[in-house]
Amino acid sequence: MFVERDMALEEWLGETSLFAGVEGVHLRELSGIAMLASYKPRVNIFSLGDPGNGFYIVKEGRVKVFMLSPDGKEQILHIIGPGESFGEVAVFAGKSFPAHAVTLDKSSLVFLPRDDFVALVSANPALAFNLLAALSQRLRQFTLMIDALSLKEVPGRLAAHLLRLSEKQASGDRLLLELSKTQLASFLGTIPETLSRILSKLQRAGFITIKGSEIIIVDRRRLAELAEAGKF
Amino acid sequence: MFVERDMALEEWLGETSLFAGVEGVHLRELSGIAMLASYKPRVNIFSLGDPGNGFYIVKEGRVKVFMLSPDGKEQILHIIGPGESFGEVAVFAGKSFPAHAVTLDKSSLVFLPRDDFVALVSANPALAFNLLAALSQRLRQFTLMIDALSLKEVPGRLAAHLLRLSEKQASGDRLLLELSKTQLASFLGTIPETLSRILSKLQRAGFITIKGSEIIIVDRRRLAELAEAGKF
DNA sequence: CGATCAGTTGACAATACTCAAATACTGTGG
DNA sequence: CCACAGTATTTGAGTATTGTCAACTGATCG
Repeated sequence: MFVERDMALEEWLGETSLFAGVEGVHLRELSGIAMLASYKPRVNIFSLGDPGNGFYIVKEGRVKVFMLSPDGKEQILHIIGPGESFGEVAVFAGKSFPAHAVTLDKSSLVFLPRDDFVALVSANPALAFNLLAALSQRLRQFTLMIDALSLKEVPGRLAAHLLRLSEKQASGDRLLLELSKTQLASFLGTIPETLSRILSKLQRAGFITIKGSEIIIVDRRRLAELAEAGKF
Repeated sequence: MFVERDMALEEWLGETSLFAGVEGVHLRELSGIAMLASYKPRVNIFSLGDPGNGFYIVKEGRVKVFMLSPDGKEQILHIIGPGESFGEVAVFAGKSFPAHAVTLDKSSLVFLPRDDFVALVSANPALAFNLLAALSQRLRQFTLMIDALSLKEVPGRLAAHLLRLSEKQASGDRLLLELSKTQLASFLGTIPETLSRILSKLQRAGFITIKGSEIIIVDRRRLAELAEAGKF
């Protein structure tokens, strides 16, 4: 977890969704308070209840944010990729972290300490607006996620997820599950056995073709119907 | 839907969670752009996809915010009570409303038009901080909600809900379901039949006593265990 | 090359949903 | 204030989906 300071950081921050459109001066200030650190895969960043002394932006790698039920089962809330941030909630709500976070890959993360950051934002309404928009966006995603989770049946949730992935990756009908199937099961709020069965069922029914971690959408229209109706 | 202007509004806004701690001058400005309107019960406020030209604060009554699945089943996202706001996400994300909203009771709502409001906030970073904290708080609640929904079994979700209600109402072991049982079922992501059966099961098992819409918690410890473990 | 872990498959149990029908409530018009 | 219509709630019977437990395969990594 080696900490360094980096000149190119300034420029990179400006490409981040949180700080897109922020003026150069303020980017410089931001990079002045930022701390860059490297992490190995599967390393804990923070746990539920830890004091929120600042928040993070992913520079490289991926971070998993999740809740843990008492019997150890996890529900994944987000997978955070490069340019995305996590942990801001604790900073603004003035409370502790509401979830757990660990790296999935070898990663480098930018840390922004709470007090310094709050001081910066107080002086810059434009910065505040970026943040408001980003939080609103996230809230909107959660709305969709709650909606998806209440599609009670797993096939519907899976279909919706595959379509979102396909759109995001924009590589035609070919897509990559970006998680292990076990992790994906957790993300969809189910277990690996069930996911496995449903994937093969969708393949048998001619919706998709499975090649390991790569999926080919064969019948997009029926997949979309499934995602809409929520049941098979 | 009669619109009026109100002097006491200014003072009331300051007691709102969104604007707590805001200085008098700014409260005056806020009340200057605010529009107060009355609604009958079960009236539509906005629907998913409507343009977000502003947002609302509940002055009296309650508003239900929900998603609708294609076959007409609803998943309640929030019940908004006096002093709470809804619809801000559309304002800051610069997009349309991500859900539906209807009044549950006879209600009066304060409407804050987007453009005027954005202008005010731009001039006042302090105002922005209140908003950031409020949105963060909401995000935190959604985190908990997603966690609760993924406690797949209904008894666990119900137990957790009863305990939250009891805490919120702070009237010892006696609590009021603040929704019809049908609405509560939807909020918990299930159907009335299932809720009914589980309520009587909890009563038979000596966890609670049911008197119509009033519940008495008989064995708080076991109820808490149920909420923790998520299964009966 | 053995150990560990992800993924798959089968048998079974449990939970929750659907459909149907009976009963209790609510509000309204007369 | 009462009767009626329209809801809400409850209960029953059957079905479906998903979770649990267990065993097996295959890949990966020391």
